[in-house]
Parts: sequence; C-alpha cells; structure tokens
Amino acid sequence: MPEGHLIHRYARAQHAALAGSTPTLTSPQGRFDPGPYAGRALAAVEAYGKHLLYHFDEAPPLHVHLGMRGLWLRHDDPAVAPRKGVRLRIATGAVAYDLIAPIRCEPLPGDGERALRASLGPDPLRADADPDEAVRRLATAGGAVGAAVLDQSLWAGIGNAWRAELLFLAGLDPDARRIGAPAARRLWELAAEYLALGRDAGQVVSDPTAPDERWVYKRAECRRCGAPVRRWELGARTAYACPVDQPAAPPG
DNA sequence: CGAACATGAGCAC
DNA sequence: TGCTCCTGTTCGT
Repeated sequence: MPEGHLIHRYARAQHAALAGSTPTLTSPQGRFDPGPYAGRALAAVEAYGKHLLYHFDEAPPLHVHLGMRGLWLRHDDPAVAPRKGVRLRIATGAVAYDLIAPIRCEPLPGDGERALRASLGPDPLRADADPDEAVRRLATAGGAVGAAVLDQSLWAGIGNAWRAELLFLAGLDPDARRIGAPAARRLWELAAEYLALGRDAGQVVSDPTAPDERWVYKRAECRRCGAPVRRWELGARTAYACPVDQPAAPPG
C-alpha cells in the first residue's frame, strides 16, 4: 500500500542500511540499466511524497515511484536469488533490496530532480514542509477537498486510504468546497500526525488504540456511529465517508 | 483454478 | 473521461 507513509518508511530503512556504501545495482528483469551507478557511492535515500530519490556520488539521482502495485523486498542474505521480474536489486555485502513492479525507475539527469520537486506540494512527513504554504494551496484550490488532497501538486504523499481516514478525522465531507484556512490547517496537522504514526507502524493508522481498524475506508458502516458509509467516485478514485460524522456543508 | 480488485498516475482522445 | 502499465491478495467456483 505505497502511500507516502510507506515511501518514507522505505527511505528511512534503506538510508540506514545503504547510505555510505557503494552498493551493486543489477536488473534481473533487464528493464533498467544500472551502468551509470557502477562503483558509485550511495550518499542518501530520500522520500518526497510518493517518490523515492537515491543520491549517488558522481551520478544522476535515481528516481523510483512505486505506483499502486510496486513494492520493495528486503533480503537479509544478499546471496538469495531474486525472483523473476525484479526490476532493480540494490545489494551490499549485508543486505539486498529488490524492487518489484514500479511505475518509475529511472535516472533524473539535468534539471529532472528540480522539475520533480517543483511539481510537488508540501509533504506532511518532511521536516522542511511549510505548513502555511500547505494551507494556502489547499484553501485556494478549486473543486472538492477530496479531490484536492489527492493532487500531488497541492499536498504530496496522500493516497486514497489516507484521504478517506483523514477527512473522517477532520469531520470534513470530501465533496466540500472552499473549506477555508482553519479547516485546511486542521487537516494538515492531522496529516502530519497520523502519517508519522503510519510510517512508524508500517500501515495506515487512523486510531492509535486500534491500529488495524479503519473509520470508513472500505467499510460498510461507520466505525464510530454505525451509519452506512457513503461510497462514490471522486477524483477518479472511490471515496468513502460517513454521512453523519462528515456532514455536508449547509447550502449557501 | 480464474476473476476481481487494489494503495497511482501519465497519457490518448 | 477512460485506457494502460505492473503484481499481490482475496474471493468465488
């Protein structure tokens, strides 16, 4: 489930395991050319929204995006043979990481990294995120808040599961428009708080006392009040909301 | 065993 | 707006 919290979790683990080493990159599947990275030291692994950036010395940054189905597998024994279809293996003498089914795995030459960063809004899991800018972007976005939070150029890292649960926690109807700066700030604070919980737990956490439960996401009834969960298409994804706990704004 | 569905996003039309 | 790409999980038969 690679939304932003898991991307940051991957980055943290891989940075700890790989930064400072000179790993061997291979592509068992053959669809990635590791040539530019041969013999290069890996300085840092960074997450930005749903994107991973691998910073090597003397080589362009390596950009990985998992899409909906991508994942990383870790092998504590780097001699374990990769399964068929591994796009990229990053291996040291101590560990191997196998990349499966990404939608992006490519060097970012030239100003590619700058362009990528410029295309992304503030990421609630990044220490350098500017909350005021995040509030401004969401509060001035046209359209429904449930579509806006999935727009990576407004906020980076939120996916469909977090959309459902964060808007529930904020008591916001996903269809609401022009929610205003105070509501946008409250939503940002919830995102920063809960995505960090999710990053540390390795899964979506929307109730710390019941980390495996969801309030509305993929549920038939609201976990708080039991009302039937409303389900519809919003921003090209299935939205979930409680009609009682996330009431529609009064008309006018 | 096959079908359906899924956390994403670029692109054609 | 809809199609496409990629794999893993879950469900029904």
